Amino acid sequence: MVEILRSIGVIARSLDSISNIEFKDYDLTKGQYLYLVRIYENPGIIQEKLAGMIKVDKTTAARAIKKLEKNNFIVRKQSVDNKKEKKLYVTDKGKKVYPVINRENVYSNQVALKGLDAAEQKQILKLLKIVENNIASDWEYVKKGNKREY
Amino acid sequence: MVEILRSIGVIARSLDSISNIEFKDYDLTKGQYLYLVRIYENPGIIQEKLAGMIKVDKTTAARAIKKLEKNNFIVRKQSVDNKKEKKLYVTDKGKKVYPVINRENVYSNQVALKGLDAAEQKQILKLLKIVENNIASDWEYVKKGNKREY
DNA sequence: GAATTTTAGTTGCAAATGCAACAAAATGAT
DNA sequence: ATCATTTTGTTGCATTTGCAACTAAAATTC
Repeated sequence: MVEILRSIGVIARSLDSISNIEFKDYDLTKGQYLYLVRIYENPGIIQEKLAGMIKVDKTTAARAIKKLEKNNFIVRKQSVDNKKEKKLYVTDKGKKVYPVINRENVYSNQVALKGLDAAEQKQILKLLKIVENNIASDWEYVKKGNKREY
Repeated sequence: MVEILRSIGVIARSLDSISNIEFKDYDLTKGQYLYLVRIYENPGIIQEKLAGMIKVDKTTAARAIKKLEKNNFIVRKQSVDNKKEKKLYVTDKGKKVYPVINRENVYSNQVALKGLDAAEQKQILKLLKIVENNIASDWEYVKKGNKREY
C-alpha cells in the first residue's frame, strides 16, 4: 500500500515538468512560478516562511528568490521592525505574469480532475489536505536533523 | 480550486526530501531510490520506459542509472533481440537495500494516511490513480514538444 | 542584563536536473 | 528494398538544488 506516495510523486513531477516548459515563454525558469504565486498571494512574506510553505530547502528558496528579484518579478524590502527580515512583494511585472501562471494551473487542475464528479473532487481535496498536514510535521522534524524511528 | 495541484506538490516535495535525507546512510544519493525500487520490481526494464514510468527526463534517468551502476546497485545488460536496448537488473547489493527503501516508504505512507479510515484510504488511492492517468497524457504531449491549448 | 538558543539569511561547494543536439538501431510507409 | 520516422541512448552545457558552515539579529532563559 505504498501506492499513494508513488502516485503523488508521479503526478507532482508531471505537473511541475509541464509548468516549467509552459512558463519558459514568460522568462520564468525552473521552479520560479512556485515562489512567485505565493508571494503574490502573501505580500510581505519572508523567505524562511515561504520555504516552509512550499517545503523546499531555505537555501534553494533564497536563490530562486534572488533570481526573481534580479529579473524584476519581485522586490525585497527591509522590514522596519526587524532587521533580519526581508519582506517580499511582487512588482508590476510580476503582477502581469501572475494571471498566466494561474490560468495554466487552473487548466492543469481541470485536466487532473477529469472524470471525477463534484463530490469526488471535494473529497480528494479534503483528503490531500489531511495528508499534507500529516507529512508536514515529519518534514520539519527530519529537516531539523532529527531521526524518525520506525 | 487550484488547491489539489499545490497540495500534491507540497506533499511530494516533503516526502522526497525526507527520503533523500534518510537514504543517505545507505549510499543512495538524491533521487536514486526512485529508480532502484522500480528496477527491482520490473527486472529487465529499459531506461526509456523507466523514465516514462516515473515521469522524469530521459537524460536525468540516464545519469541516475549510470550512477546506480557505478555504485554496483544495478547492472545493465545488452538485450539480445535489440541492439539499442540495455536491460536493467538489480544486483545483490541492490537487493539488500530494497527492503530499507520499502520499509521507509511503508512508514511514510502510514504517516501520510494517519487519521483516514479504511474507506478513505481506499478512496484517495483510487482518485489519485485517476488523476495520475489524466495528467500522464499531458506530460507526454508537452514533453514531446507539443503545445497545450487553453 | 548576560548568556544561550532560535530565527533569518548568506556563501561555498558538489551534485542533480533537463534542454539541445546528436548517433544509431528499429520500425513503418510507399 | 528504400526512405522517413520513431525509439533508445548519449554527451555538452547551463541551471537548480541542497547540505555544511557561517554571520547577525531576535527571542528566550537564567
